[in-house]
Amino acid sequence: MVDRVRRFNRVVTQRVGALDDAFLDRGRPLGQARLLWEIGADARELRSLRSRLGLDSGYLSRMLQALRADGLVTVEADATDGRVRRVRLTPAGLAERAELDRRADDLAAAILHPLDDHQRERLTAAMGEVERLLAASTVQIDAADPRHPDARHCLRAYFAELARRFDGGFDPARSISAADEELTWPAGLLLVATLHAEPVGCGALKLHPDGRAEVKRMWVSPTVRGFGLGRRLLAELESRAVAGGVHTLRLETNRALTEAIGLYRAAGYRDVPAFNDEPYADHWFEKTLDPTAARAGTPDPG
Amino acid sequence: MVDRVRRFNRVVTQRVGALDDAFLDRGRPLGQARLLWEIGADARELRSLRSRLGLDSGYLSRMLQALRADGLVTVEADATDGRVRRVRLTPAGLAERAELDRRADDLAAAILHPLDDHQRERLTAAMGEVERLLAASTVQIDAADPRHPDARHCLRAYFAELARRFDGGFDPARSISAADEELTWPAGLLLVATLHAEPVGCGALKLHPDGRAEVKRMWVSPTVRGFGLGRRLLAELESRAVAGGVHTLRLETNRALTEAIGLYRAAGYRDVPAFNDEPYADHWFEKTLDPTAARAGTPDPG
DNA sequence: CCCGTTCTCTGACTATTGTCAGAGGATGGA
DNA sequence: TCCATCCTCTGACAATAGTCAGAGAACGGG
Repeated sequence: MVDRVRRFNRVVTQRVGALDDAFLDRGRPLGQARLLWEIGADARELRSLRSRLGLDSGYLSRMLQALRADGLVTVEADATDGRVRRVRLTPAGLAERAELDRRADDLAAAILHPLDDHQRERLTAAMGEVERLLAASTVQIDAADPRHPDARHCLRAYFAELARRFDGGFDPARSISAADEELTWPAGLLLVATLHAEPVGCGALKLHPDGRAEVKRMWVSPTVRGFGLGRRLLAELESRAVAGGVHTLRLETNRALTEAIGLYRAAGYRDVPAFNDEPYADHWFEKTLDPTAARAGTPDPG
Repeated sequence: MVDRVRRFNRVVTQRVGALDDAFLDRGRPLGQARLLWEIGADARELRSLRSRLGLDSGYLSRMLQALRADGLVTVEADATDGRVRRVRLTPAGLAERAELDRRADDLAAAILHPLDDHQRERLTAAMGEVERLLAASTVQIDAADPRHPDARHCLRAYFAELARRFDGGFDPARSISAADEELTWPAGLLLVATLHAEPVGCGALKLHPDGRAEVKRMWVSPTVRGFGLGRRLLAELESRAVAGGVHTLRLETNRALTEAIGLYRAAGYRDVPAFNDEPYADHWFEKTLDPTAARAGTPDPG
């Protein structure tokens, strides 16, 4: 399988690398062309460009100077924070970007052209599959402070989804608590999944002194549904629980969350009688953890 | 579909580009690392490296100097042609290459790791499909002089395959001629298909003054079977024939060449009575060309 | 054995890419 | 109001990447 991946890498980089040549044909350094491309139609903060393209701040500054000298961009201070600067394409810059866009289209069309209809369909279908699964494998899971903006975003989205899906809505105040302190080690744990630095899912543990722990706050963004992220989050929670000395995991859930219920059953959780009085719960689950299943975890996918 | 291809390009380059970083971690410029990698286990001619990596001759020379200074390669003159120089990895160079190899493996493994078994299988299958179809779309078809080495290679392979597959072998001298002059414009035409500058297929036309032409020398290398190359070669021959004023194409073939027979039938050729006395032929085909089907051809796939 | 060609190497460049330290304005909280 | 921090820009570099012309050895056909 590794060989398959590596052969794929070789073939694809070669073919896709042609895009660089197409960009270079415009007589501009590749770095500048990519920057122009990345700015896009709307004004963009320099710091976001820097992190996206991984550029040194001095380097970016000078490249923008060059683009500005060519009349392709303007740079002005942000309205609300004078330290932040924003870059925007001029009409000439937009035209240039449209030209780069056209070239990228041409390249894609040239790849499809020699193939017949059936081959084109198979190719684009396979590309979609690769793209999707590569994205799935790029999702990173890390422990996070519940007060971190990414964590906050996930928890807000989680509550919003419950409110939308439960009959009669959802009021966090009526539900059993899982406050910030309860999700902070060693009382508990919050995992946040990110894709390209965007939060796309979370899951939490609330540890009890008797060697039991509760799974809480399991949420997966609709943008990554089908990536198997729920399964990964749960597995990661379990291995971290084992590492923390937990022998039994428990959780409760609402009947509206059908895919979650399926996930828990598939992961070996068994239905048990209600072990708490959570008003929003319809199902209670429990799983005895294998203490030898140490934390194989999710290493940095590179 | 074009959008699909472009989104694929974006996702994949990002993920696969990580290989460069892994290579750079060895403290060597990327160009040198790639060169080291490309040399491989056996001695390699400099000119082949140059064309493969698209390098300037001076640039290559200097990079090899640097690698030689590090004790990773040796360069010596070719035994038979003193102008040609060959580079070979030293034991230290082989070790370094093995390390790069290991890093590439790690990267591939890191891509697979976060996925479950089912996802891994789907990913590698889709990668295989993409790789295969991208290769198919990379095959280039051009008119060639029958005396060109690539053309010679194809014709030799064609005869060898006939000799192998026909009951009782094949002797070109007994067959109806299609000499070099007969396959040179305006008497005729030879198309050669290449993949990464390697000849992988051919097809020819022999024009007759009555507006008829014969299809000859249709051959596709086993390495690219299933790429739809036969179909492409035939279509290209047809459009060039139309451009040359031909209204009817004819061809004869042997019953052993079942896939060719299927190709002709699928392309609209109909069985006709024998129109010549080719001793190796079992089937004779004919197709009336649509004079409005001008040469849409195969543009440079980039 | 001559001569045009092929192949590589060297010298002499230029351009791009990238890094680092520090200046200086703007912000937000103590 | 002060100070640490954030963000960007400038200066000063350094290394990599890439180009071009021409020298010089080796070859191959007439």
